Amino acid sequence: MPQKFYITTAIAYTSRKPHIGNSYEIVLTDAIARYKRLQGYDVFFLTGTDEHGQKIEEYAKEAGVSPKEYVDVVAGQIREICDLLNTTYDKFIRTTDPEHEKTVQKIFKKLYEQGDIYKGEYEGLYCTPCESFWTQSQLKDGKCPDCGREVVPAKEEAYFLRLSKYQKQLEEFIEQNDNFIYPEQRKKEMLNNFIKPGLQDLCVSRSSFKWGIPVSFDDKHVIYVWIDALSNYITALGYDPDGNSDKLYQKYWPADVHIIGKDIVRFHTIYWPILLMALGEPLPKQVYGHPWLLFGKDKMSKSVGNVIYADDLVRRYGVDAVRYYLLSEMPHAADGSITYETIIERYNSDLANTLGNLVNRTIAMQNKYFGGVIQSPDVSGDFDGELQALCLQTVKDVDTLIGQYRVSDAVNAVMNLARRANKYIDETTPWALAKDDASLPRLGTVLYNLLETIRFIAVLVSPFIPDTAKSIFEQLNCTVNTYDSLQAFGALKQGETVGTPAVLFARIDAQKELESIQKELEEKQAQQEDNSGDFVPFGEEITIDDFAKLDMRVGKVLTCEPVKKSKKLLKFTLDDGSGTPRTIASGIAQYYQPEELVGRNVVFVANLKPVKLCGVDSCGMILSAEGKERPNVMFADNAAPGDKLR
RNA sequence: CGCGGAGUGGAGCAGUCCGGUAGCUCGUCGGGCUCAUAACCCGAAGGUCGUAGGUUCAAAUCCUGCCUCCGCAACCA
Repeated sequence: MPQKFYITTAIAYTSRKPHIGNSYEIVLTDAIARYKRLQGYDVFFLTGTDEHGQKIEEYAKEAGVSPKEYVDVVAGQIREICDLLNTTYDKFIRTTDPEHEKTVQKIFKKLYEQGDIYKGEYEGLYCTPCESFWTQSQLKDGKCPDCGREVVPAKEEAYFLRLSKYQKQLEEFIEQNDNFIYPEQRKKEMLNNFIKPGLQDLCVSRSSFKWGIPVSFDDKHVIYVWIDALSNYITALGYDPDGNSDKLYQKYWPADVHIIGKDIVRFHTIYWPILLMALGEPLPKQVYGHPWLLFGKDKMSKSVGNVIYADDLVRRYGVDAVRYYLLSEMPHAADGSITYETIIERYNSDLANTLGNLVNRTIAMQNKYFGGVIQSPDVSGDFDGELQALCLQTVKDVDTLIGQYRVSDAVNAVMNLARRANKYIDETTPWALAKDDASLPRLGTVLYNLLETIRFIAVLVSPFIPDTAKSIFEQLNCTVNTYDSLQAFGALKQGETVGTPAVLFARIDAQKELESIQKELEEKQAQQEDNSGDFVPFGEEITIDDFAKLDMRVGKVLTCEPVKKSKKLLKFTLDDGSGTPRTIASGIAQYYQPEELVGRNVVFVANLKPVKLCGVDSCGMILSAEGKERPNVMFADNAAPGDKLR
């Protein structure tokens, strides 16, 4: 019986078409899944989409379609990208699948009945017209981020999951299972920031929007993202809280690893395990929080215009080149970076020069010197042993590295073998051996060693660049592609005839390519400008009376100092004309030195409700213009402290 | 003093646990070869291993202070 291996990605949120950074996860997971299958594991690989929530409800409204219609489109796009990237998921779950919805309702009900979920009150800031709760940090200028109107403290009935009850149990589990949270760094973050200070019970229902799975016994509420989305890992396998779980569930759960982005480590290592503990189910063995792929040094963002999509890259370079880039360039703990320059560089140096050319020159020589017929490796010589040993060593290294999710290092280990093989050609000089009939047997051996090394490489890269591996096997005219065949050097059959050489990766002219990309970008931008030229909304229209509510005044900065506990805050005392100094905190510490502000006149909002920020009582707000790079404080040095603006 | 990570030739990284005078990929320059996709192979230039001290026969590696960057948390009135 082969050992089972259950691996999952996070389910993708169906709000927008995903960019290449979002696609990294599925490729990484696919590489691991393929590798495990190659080794003979019985793998189940799950991916899918998270389709509920307020955001989607809003996007659908904007687009003038129903939420279901909206998510059908985006889920379709996401699935297309997964397929385009040649990923071999066994199931694609959608949180709108009826089976999933039914099970989630059952889970919720069970937890409610056993007392792990209870009805309580959610306290927050409520915007009545929008029917929405907001947290302090979501507010914009103290008001509803959606409509800009006042929010009021309010209470609402909601369901809560008792995290506190399981805190101790979770802490012990994490400490006893060293590899549960990986890499180590994330484990410390979770333990120190959340678990040890004490867990607050989690609000697991919402009544402020409708697009979600209804609570079966209380239809005012929908189940909030945590229980809905996280449960996908078990509902996909046919889990049933009443004890009639599907065979699939019994076979594959618990997951061997959840591959997720570092931003959602908290949900997967705190909420999810507790949910499972409450259900009495085993916990996943490992959660790997992978880093992000950045564009150069910046986060990819549509508004900045630096978004790269998988389909554009695949169109230009092919699936395997894109997969190769993602897998080889991403470090296992720190964020990775993508630029067109580095893609082209990697493509040319690794795929075209090192790997492609090695295969090409070897197959060409086999054809040229022996009519393609593979000779028997009878005449060993210098350098053979070293090459063969490296083949076997690389198999071991790759296994160790994949086990630690150091996929880029694993990819590089294989590439190293290709480099060694290229060197072997120069060391053995086949073209010189070909000149003398007496050395033909040696030549046959040299080429055999090369072909066999290439076979090793093809098997080892097959999880990463499967189409390329296939193409290499075709050129070798060889079908021995099992992991077992890498136990010893020499599985390649002699007497068979290799195929004709074909170029695996054509070299890219970097300069021309970059010019072409630049041109395409400019065309796209021009198009966008055409489309967006009509009307830019500047926010809600207000009356003069609304404006009069704002009391904006000039204040002279008396003192200014950084707030110790904060990176962003500066604490000001202002002469506001009243005779009593006023304290205001402002989040501009990264952009201004206190010295350059003292003595200057600034503009501030004088009638804003005071609030405590990192221990500072802040009475007002200093105005700045929100520039692209940094905020610019509005100075008013020609006015006097206390002057009112209008 | 919130928790944690990192600073190594032009770029990206390894080496740090278990001290012994730096290694890989890319780039630059020179050479070699001709089987091959102007590719491949060899060689060279280029680093006071963030900084200041300390321990030691010996420190990138151990200890202490400081500086800078990053992640998480908090927070941007």
